[in-house]
Amino acid sequence: MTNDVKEIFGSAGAPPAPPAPAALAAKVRTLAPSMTRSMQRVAEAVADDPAGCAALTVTGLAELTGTSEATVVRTARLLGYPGYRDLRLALAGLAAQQQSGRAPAITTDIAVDDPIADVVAKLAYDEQQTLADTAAGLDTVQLAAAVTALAGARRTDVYGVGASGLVAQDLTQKLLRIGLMAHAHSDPHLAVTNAVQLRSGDVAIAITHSGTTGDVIEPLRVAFERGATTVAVTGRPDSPVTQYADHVLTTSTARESELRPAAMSSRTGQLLVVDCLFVGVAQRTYDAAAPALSASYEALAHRHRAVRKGP
Amino acid sequence: MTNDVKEIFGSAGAPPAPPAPAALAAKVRTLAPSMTRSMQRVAEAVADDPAGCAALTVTGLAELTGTSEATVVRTARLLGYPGYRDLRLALAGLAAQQQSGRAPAITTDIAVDDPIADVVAKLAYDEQQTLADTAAGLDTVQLAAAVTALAGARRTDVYGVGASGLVAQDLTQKLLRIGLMAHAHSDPHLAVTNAVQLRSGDVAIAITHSGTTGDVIEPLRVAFERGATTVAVTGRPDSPVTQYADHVLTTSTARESELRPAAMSSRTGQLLVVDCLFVGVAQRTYDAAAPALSASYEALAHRHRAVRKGP
DNA sequence: TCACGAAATGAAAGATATTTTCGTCCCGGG
DNA sequence: CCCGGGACGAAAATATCTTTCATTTCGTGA
Repeated sequence: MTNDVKEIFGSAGAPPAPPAPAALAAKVRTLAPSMTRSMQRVAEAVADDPAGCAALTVTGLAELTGTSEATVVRTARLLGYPGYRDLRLALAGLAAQQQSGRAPAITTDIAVDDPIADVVAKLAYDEQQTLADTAAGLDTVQLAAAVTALAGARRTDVYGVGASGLVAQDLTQKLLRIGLMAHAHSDPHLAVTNAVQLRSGDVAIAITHSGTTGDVIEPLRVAFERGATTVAVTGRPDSPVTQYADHVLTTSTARESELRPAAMSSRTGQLLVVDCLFVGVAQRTYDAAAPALSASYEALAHRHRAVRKGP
Repeated sequence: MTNDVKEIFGSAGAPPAPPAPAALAAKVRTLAPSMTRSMQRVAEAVADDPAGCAALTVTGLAELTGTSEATVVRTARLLGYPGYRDLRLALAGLAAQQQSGRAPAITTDIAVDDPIADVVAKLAYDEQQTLADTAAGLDTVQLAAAVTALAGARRTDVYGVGASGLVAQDLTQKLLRIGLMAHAHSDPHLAVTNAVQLRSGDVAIAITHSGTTGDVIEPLRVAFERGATTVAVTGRPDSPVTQYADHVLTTSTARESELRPAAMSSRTGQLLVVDCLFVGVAQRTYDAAAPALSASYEALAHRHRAVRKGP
């Protein structure tokens, strides 16, 4: 038996029976009857806990099952592998698959007593979801229009308070780096005061997740009435802010809860929109943007120390 | 089981590097810059074709990459494994995951003439990737330690300049909302001036993707020497900033290019880490944090108009 | 440009792990 | 009671991995 299998493998190269990828448990069941007692013990241990066995050497597994190295190797052969080394590799693969298969089950909310590893997984999953949703729901026509307006703007004002204020600043930083005149306002009074200066050809962008933040709506309204092109980045396309927006860019809203306030997931979507705006504008104004980007990079170089390579 | 091993590693006082399950590609990217040429060749081969490399012995991989066995082992060590044997095992696992996961790699870069819809898709995909990599590569032991320090801190200072400055502010905003004393510094002089005030029991957090930003390292160093608990959030775990960090939280680095500067992808990972810190602290101090969160929400209510439902 | 020292690298020795060999032991039948 | 056949494990043989150390390479400063 064993010899036959071996010879087939040897002569034909290996194509006839590629070693089991994930069907190992089945194989164990199938072959168990034709195994000797000690080999059954080994096979059982392997099928029972692939991950654990993958961490063991031949000697380790032999001891665990109360058998000898030779028996372990024989079992590996019977299961269709050239030797224990390869069985072990397959085992590691199997373990990884099982591991990853369980992953998507983390759709539950974050609880107060969740271990930190779960918190990381859940937050990452949620933010990924937010990105996917936002990307899927983004109106590319509106986006393109906003990009066009930005690329040709004499001046751009961005309004945002609280968490959205940081997004506004992020957009501003980026636009400045490619040579556009942009300014972020988080002070509502100054925002309005400045909005009065805007006129046709300028751009005003309001960032608010709820779409109801008065401190942000007000300057946008002023800009709108002054004839500037206005853009709203909001999670609520039917909210008040859109009244004064020529272009509305919608961000997705993930579930929120006590431990996961709005600021967290909305910010992720907003930043994606901001990045899209930036890249879009950089594309349109590439000839000017590319050198500007390099220049700003080099200007900062001396602020960084050389990285030490060694330990 | 892999988890068991990992946890044992973590709790047993082997903090440096718990083996990576699937975060290998991320780890390669993170560590590649600090590798020597030959080691980079090995790492690249490994990241490029996990399945193929898993089938090779040390000697085989050495020949394939035109290096020596010693170099291969060194690379395995750098990636966080005890030796090549274990790297190989992880590789087999990774290969199995990829196989089952059918990873649809839209690895193309953003081009100047990409239509806007492609830009959105690529950016979203990239940021999702960054999130996944960062989550996978985050050392939960370090994270838990940082959370503990934050939860019990008398005062917390956060340093960050440029794009990281916004992340620092984001963290600060969040911590303030649950009643912690936190302050973000983007002015290097003031940061150092304030760092001098720190003492044991306080926490200082430096956020820098490159890990080489002097303006951020300096205040962290001062805080470190004053006896404060120091945390570094960086994409380069071997960079200078980690010299003065009690706890290092590593963010993943996605590919970057002309139209996609470092600030964009690094920020995504940094924000995930910040969110994890926040939720972790909120969990620990739940009794105080929950009412504080509600209170801050209600205090803002009058700043929002009612949402109009109709057209 | 050259010399110097530190880091990188590979050849080979040394240590482990795996595979093979071979003899013992156990079991059922004559 | 003795014998044949296979299961089984100890230990030798081999393959693989790890460490050591001398050599080479590279960057640095004079």
